[in-house]
Amino acid sequence: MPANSKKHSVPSATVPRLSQYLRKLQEMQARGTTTVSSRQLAEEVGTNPAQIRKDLSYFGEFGIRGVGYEIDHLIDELKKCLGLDRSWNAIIIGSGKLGTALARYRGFEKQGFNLLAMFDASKSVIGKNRGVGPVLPTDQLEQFIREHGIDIAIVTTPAGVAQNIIDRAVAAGVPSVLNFAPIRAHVDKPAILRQVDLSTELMILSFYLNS
Amino acid sequence: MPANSKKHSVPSATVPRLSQYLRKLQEMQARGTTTVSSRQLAEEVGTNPAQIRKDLSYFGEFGIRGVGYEIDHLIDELKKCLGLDRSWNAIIIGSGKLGTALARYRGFEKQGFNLLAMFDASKSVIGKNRGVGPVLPTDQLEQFIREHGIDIAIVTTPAGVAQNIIDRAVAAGVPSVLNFAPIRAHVDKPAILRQVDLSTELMILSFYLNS
DNA sequence: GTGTGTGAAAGTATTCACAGCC
DNA sequence: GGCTGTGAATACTTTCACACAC
Repeated sequence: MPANSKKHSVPSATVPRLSQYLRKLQEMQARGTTTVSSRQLAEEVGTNPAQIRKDLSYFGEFGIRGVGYEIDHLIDELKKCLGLDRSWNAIIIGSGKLGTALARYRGFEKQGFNLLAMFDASKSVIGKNRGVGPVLPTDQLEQFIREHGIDIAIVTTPAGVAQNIIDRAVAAGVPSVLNFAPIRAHVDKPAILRQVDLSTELMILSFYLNS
Repeated sequence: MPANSKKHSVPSATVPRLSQYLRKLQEMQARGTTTVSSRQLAEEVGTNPAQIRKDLSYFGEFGIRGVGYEIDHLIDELKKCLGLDRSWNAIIIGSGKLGTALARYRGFEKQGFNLLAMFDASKSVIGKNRGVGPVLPTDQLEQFIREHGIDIAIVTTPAGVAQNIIDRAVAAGVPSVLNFAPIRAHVDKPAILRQVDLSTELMILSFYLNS
């Protein structure tokens, strides 16, 4: 069976785990390890060996019975599973503290994410270097998206303008949005949205602290 | 049956949804709405009415049959469910761009989270105002935690020192950690850990973009 | 009539346990 | 012997559908 052939039925809970496996494997690779068993990897990431084998089984057979997984090979396969065997074009909209902090994160390029530009509405930061070439004015958002084929818009604007900016980005053809602004945003159907939300995270901690 | 009495068996998937319900209800309250049905709320947050009723049923009976929910009352009950009927003491460790961005977020206090201090290892920022009173040196971390009864440590340090800082905070008695540093951290058993991870979020988007 | 609260059913996800291969 | 890959079993979550209260 060809690897990567069953993507239609991958449980959504599997996807974030794959990224953890990948990260841990890259760490092990950097330490010079060449082989790993599902048991060892499970211990490292804090899960059950069967979980790892099941997760991988949705994509193919990557191990050797009686031996385990060859790390270099498994990393390659996981990258294919996650769509990291190609590169993706991203922009950050909102060049405040948060946007700048994200732009400075070294690890974008390492996994094949090209941060092409930052956008900001405030005249005073236009043209300034915030870690990824000059900051562009928001008026140029649609044109830039269309000209560069942007895959991911990372939104770090103030709450008040976030939904409007997201609508504009999606209308201009951006197929996925990662929203850090403190609102519950929504996008129309074919687009993909993920939210990172400090307030929700704090409330979850509060719940479990209170139990 | 007393509200809030069944917390032992609340599905973990329910907890983040409660925080969304609460946010949406607060929005509606601000708009002057006084009553809402599970159907209306479900439409607003993009879920199923039965889901909302089931989620609430883990905590008690908050609605009126044939009518719906009285918004003021439901907000109060949800706050109790989430442990937001009291206040929590938080600190931010790491006063870089990200830490400062989080500190400036107005919405901490609004939900009962008191941000008591920021910590940083770098001498150059000690004492500077980053939005929450002066930044303190990391040497004072343990003493401050013990003296002020810190409930939540928000970690925005560089990757290299994050695990060590988390270990120190937990050892000093912090029962919960929200980690923004780009590593997969771990904490010893009774402590609670949540991770916010740009790299994982990007990989999840990559996976679905690729499908 | 309307809409909640909740058992029961359907749908997902995780874990077990073992056949099969190294 | 050791470890993978996977059907079967278990556990968990969501959705349905209806008795009951307003």
